[in-house]
Amino acid sequence: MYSSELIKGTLKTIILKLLSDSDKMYGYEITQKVKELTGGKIQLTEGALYPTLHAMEAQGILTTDVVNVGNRIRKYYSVTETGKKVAKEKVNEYSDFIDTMIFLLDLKPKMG
Amino acid sequence: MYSSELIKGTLKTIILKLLSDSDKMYGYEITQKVKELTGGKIQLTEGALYPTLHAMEAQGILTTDVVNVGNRIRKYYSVTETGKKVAKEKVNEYSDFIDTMIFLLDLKPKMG
DNA sequence: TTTATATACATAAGAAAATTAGGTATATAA
DNA sequence: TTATATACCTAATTTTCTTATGTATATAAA
Repeated sequence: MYSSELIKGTLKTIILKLLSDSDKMYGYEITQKVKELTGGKIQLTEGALYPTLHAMEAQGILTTDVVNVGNRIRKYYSVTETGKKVAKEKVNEYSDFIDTMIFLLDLKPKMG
Repeated sequence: MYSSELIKGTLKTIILKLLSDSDKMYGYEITQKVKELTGGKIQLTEGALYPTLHAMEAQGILTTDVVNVGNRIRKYYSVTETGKKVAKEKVNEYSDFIDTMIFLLDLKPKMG
């Protein structure tokens, strides 16, 4: 787990990246996917995630599709056409930002 | 200039890296150095910088040396022994975090 | 069987960290 | 003399997050 301040400002970008790569995902699924992909190093909190998803829906970046699974609700989110542009912009901007930080902090990123 | 949310949480790490590499720097000098090194892409605001420097001094991470330059004050900051450890930890943690984000967002960092 | 854990949503109070705006003051270039 | 640069600072507000709490079902363990 990283100190909480590091993760600040990355939530929207992470959401948009995951939702851009999959057709649709629901909130809880996003938290589990991020936890899995990062080996538990990034764990999104629901208190941050849900309000952000609601805000992004209100902004027209995401749309929702509520489904009943047994007796429980599941709220699927997917990226709108507008959202796809925003997603590309956000990821590109973050990529550029990382390059800048690598240079500024003189880091050696390991290649995949 | 990056959208303001991206820079959140990186301020202390940037300060500690710059001060670790130079003997001492004053606040305004830090803002100019970051601006120069990032081609204007990151511009620290004084409202964020000065309170952070004060807090880091109060925590024993930094020490100050006030100097008169003409009729103006200049407050030099330098990293304490404790601060050097914190600096290494912060930079290493951020480096690890960047690797995680590169994987999560499937980015291709350009090598220097 | 009842208790803990996982799934799945949500909001609200408070803290943390920044922005924006304002203040003081000197030096210098237009 | 006016704008810009240097150089410090704080305060109000905003943004973004954490922590806590709430509702409710499903399932595995004790």
